[in-house]
Amino acid sequence: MTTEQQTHVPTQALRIVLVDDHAIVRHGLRSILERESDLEVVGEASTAAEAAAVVERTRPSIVLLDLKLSTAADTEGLDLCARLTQRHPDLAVLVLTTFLDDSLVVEAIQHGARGYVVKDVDTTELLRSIRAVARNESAFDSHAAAAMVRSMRVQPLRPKFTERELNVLQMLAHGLSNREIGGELYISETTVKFHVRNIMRKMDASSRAEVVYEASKLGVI
Amino acid sequence: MTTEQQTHVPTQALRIVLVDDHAIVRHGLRSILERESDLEVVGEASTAAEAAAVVERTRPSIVLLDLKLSTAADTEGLDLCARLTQRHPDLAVLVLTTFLDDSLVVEAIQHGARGYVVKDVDTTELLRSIRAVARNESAFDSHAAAAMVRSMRVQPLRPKFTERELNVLQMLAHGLSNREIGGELYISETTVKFHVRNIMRKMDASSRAEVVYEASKLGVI
DNA sequence: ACGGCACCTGTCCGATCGGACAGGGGGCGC
DNA sequence: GCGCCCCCTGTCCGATCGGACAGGTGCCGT
Repeated sequence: MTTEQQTHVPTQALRIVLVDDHAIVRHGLRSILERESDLEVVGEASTAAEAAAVVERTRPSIVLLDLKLSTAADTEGLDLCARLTQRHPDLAVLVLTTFLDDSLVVEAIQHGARGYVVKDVDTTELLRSIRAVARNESAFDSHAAAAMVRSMRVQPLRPKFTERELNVLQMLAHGLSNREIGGELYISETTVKFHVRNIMRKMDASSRAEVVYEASKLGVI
Repeated sequence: MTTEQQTHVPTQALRIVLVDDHAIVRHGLRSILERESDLEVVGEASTAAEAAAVVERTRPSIVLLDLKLSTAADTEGLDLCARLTQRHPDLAVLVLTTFLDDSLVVEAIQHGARGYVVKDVDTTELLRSIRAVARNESAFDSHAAAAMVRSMRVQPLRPKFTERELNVLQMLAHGLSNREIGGELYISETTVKFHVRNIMRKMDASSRAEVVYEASKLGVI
């Protein structure tokens, strides 16, 4: 909104560290940011460990963080985010990631991120977001904001299953019949039906096929 | 293997067009490529339509293509790939995408791509791949190559469905019953069963739940 | 000791599904 | 025209599923 109010050069350039496992992306970001007189890229990192070290050394005011470090889980990026913001409460972490994942937006915030933008925002929007988080504000692009709203509302997400139900759900999701599941778990077909009915009730589904569909949405498969 | 044999400067710089919906990525690529004396970025595009026009105008020898254009399906990028390679048989399309999707590797090749690398390869590997496809060779990073091997073996991958079967498969995958599907498509329940049986036969599945499972693996959902 | 919970089992029944018949219609290539 | 394929429809039947009964066991916390 008031992006143009700071026409004066700030006391000092904003010191930025880039964390992304893609060298290409780091290059692109650097070339964009270094055109701005009030921004300065003081470090890069491609892994969580490296990032922690670089931040420790360069003491930036902003970290641009891609949560999808390595091919592994998002946990690594989220953990890094939490560690950085705990050790440096003034540090502004702006998550800059490729795809929009509703649950990831929420988790990022819970882990201390101050903003979340996807990489296909245009350049000016990115710069605006950077300056916003530097001012202790928050920054979300429209998609991420929408994801937040979605995540806020609905949630009885993943309605708590018992141990046994999770077993059954797994096999159910793989297309096994009640009889087959019973064979695998050494329980009677009747018992399987008992669990399946409870799963369907909790998922508000009305057929095993729908259960498989919901399971695939929830990433159970 | 023989990457160093062309120490002489080629007759002319390789003309390259970048196609990626992320401005950041285009920037990064451009800054990397323009450091090389034998490479020249002659155009950029962020959409399929734009890409077709830019290629028509600039006549590059290489297109670096991100298949995931927009948030939509991969179809757009694949279609573009097919169109480009059909109209310009000498054009080398190198797919440069973020994530590795086994089936996408195969489809990219079937749609005329000459190489497939994921964005987290290092810079030298990317340059090597670009020069390889320019020489009419192929280029796959190790992950993509592994994906190809995987895809080669087992596969009667995605066994060719008819139009109608794809409709039914969609709804099947969302957990609808035969009756409901019939209602949606304005056909009788019997006909739905006819299609469902054909789908199950083609997928080698023995229940609709298994179909949903397979569909989720194939990314139909 | 008692209630609560997760887990297990059975019977009975109507609805749905999976599969095998046996057809008819339209489009397309040879 | 003829064959081929896709699409549509019906009937009949056994298997499975979805759901409603009515139970029994063992663990845990109060």
